[in-house]
Amino acid sequence: MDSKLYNEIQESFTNYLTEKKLRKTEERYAILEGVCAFTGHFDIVMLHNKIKEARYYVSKSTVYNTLEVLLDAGIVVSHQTSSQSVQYELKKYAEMHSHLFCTKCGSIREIKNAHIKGFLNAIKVPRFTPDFYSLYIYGTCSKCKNKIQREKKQIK
Amino acid sequence: MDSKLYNEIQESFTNYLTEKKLRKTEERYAILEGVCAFTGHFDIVMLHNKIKEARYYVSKSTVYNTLEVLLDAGIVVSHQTSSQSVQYELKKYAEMHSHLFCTKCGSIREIKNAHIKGFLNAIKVPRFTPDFYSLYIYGTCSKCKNKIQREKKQIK
DNA sequence: TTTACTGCAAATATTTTGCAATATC
DNA sequence: GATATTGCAAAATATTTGCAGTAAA
Repeated sequence: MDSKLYNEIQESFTNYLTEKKLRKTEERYAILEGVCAFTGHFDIVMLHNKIKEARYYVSKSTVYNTLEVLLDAGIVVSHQTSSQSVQYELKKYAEMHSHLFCTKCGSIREIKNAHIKGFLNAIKVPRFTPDFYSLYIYGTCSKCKNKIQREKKQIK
Repeated sequence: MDSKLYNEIQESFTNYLTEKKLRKTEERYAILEGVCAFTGHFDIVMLHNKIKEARYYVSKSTVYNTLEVLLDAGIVVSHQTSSQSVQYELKKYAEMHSHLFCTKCGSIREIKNAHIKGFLNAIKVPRFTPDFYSLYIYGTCSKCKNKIQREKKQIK
C-alpha cells in the first residue's frame, strides 16, 4: 500500500478514536497496519498471523475486538463467502470492485467497472443514506463452463 | 407460499436429484418444505425448528447436508449478515430484492426495484456466465440518522 | 488516579466428521 | 443386494465472555 493512503487511513482511525473517546493503544495501530498489508480479503486468523510476522504480538481476542472497532469506524467491511469464517476487507479497496463468485468451484474474481460503480452510486433510496455497496455476481466461470461442456460431449 | 411456486420448486429439486443420481429421501423433501415456509432469511437452527414444528424429525447433520445440496441445485442462496451463523434464502425470493443494511443498528430492509434488477441483469462480464445477483447497500437508516442528529443537538 | 483495554482461559456457538444402522434404488 | 443417506456422538473450528493485570488519559 502506498504511504499516502496508509497515512490517510491511520489519520481517520485516530480521528474516530478521539471522537468516540476510545484509547489509542499500540495494539490497535499494530492491527491497523496488519489490515493494510492485505490487498484483498482476509479473516481473523490470517490477520493474526500477519501481525505476528511483523514481530508484534496481540491476542486473538484483541484482534476480534479491534475489528469491531474498525468496522464501526468504516475502515473495514465484512463479506460473505463460502468460507466458514467471516472475511474482511479494507473498505478503500472493497469500494473499487464487484465480485464474481463461481458457484461450481467457489472461486472469486474481482472486477473493476466504472459503469457499475457509477450506477450504484446513483441509486437513491427513501429513508436510507447509502454509504457503501457490495455487489456479488453468482454464476459459472469459463473454466467450469468448459469442463461441463466437455463432460456433456463425453456422455453423448 | 402459493402452491404453484412450491410445485415448481419441488419439481426442479426432483429433476436435480435425478440428474445427479442422488436419492429422493423423505428427509430431503421435508427440509425443502421447511425452506419454503420462510419468506425471508433463515439459518440452520431456525430451519431445524421449523421442520420440528411440522412434526417431522430430521437431524441437524442432515439439515446441513441437504442445504449443501439445495445450494448446489440453485434452489437456495446464502448471505452474509452480521449474524454469526450463515443465513440462507430461497433463490426465487432473493432474486426479487436488494438489501439495505444499516451499519449503525444492523437492521436489514429489503427493497424491490425493477430499475436495479434490470441494470444487474444487463451486466455483461467476459469469461463469466452470470446467474444471480446479490446487492447489499450499506449505510444509515432514517431511525439511526435521526437519533444521531438529536444527539448532536444535545451536545451543542 | 481512573477505568478502558489487553490477554488468557474457559464457555459457547457453529460446523464437520466418523461410523453403525437404515432406506433408496 | 449395493451403497447413499441418516442420525448420533465426538471432534474441529469459530467466536464470545469473565476477569485480573496493565497502561492510556
